[in-house]
Amino acid sequence: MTDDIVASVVRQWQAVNPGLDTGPMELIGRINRCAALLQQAEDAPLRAAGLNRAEFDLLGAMRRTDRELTPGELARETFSSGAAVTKRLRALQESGLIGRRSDARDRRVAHVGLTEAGRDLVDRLLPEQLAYERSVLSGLDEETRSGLSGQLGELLVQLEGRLGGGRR
Amino acid sequence: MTDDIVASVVRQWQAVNPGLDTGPMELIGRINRCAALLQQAEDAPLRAAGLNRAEFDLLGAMRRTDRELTPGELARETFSSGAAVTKRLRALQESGLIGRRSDARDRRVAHVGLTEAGRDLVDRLLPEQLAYERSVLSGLDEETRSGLSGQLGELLVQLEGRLGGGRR
DNA sequence: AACAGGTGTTACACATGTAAAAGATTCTCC
DNA sequence: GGAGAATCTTTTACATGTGTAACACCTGTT
Repeated sequence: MTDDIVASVVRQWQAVNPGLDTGPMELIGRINRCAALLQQAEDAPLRAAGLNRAEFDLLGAMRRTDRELTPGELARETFSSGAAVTKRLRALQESGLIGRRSDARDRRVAHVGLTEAGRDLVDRLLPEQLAYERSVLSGLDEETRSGLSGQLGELLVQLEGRLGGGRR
Repeated sequence: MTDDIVASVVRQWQAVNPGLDTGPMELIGRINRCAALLQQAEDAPLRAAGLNRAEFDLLGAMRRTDRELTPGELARETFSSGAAVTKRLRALQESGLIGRRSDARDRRVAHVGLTEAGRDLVDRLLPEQLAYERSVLSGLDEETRSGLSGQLGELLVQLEGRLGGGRR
């Protein structure tokens, strides 16, 4: 059984500062490091389609809600700033993946929706992406995977409550 | 028991695309979302000291290895690019937290080390930071925390092997 | 009619990574 | 032994993506 990076960092701290309670570091450090490694790896099929993860998240939000969304809703849905959404929407529109329509009643708001090409792209890409992710996670047995999912869900509920990551 | 965000996203996908195997999404999505929420929150004590997480990681690497490091070693240690390290080192040097010394034998390399002020800052900040992180995680019972740490360690070993996150 | 508030976009600052550059060392082959 | 090539370490230049804050525009209210 070999050590992971966080374990060896923790050992270094213990050597230099014995008695330090490194518990939080072991959990948070591992979450951050896993996220960094996954993000570096997981975008391979997306990149092949000329998208990055943030753009795909936008397309995915439109596909899974199955209706037109406003830029503001998309920002909340993807946890990013309005400005970032504006910029990404422009790129996606230039690629012909989304279209926009302005609201008849309230001319401040815009409604953004997938074009047929955008919808087809998501439907083609998502299974590829999931298959790729499955292969990245294949080193873990099913029990560990579902255990992790469940416990991370628990943590996520706590964090959402505590840190106001609220939705809507 | 309430749902987390990922669970509700998965439910949306299932409604629109029944039979999709969303397993990888449930795990990776939660890891990413936890990391995002934690990073947003976890830097509070650091910010009070005028540092960001990346700069603190640099200082921490020097403190825990307890010796002078070269910029290249620091880049590998903190998993960031050499250019980013150069820029951060300049800022930290201007703050008087680190000092540099050029190698006697090989004039290409520089040796960077903590000043007394830098060392004191880390020793003061790290316990604060860990206490803060402990409070952020306090919603989880000890069993869940250690379970998560262990399983994430397992995942991390897999990812490091698979994705070449090798060290040294 | 003025105003308070909401929505989307633009301007700017900032952090990061990739790639090129600059400086220094080591190797190779004559 | 030495000149040039290859390599290594760090820094600089540039492109990119993001968030904050200011802005323009619109609505509904008083």
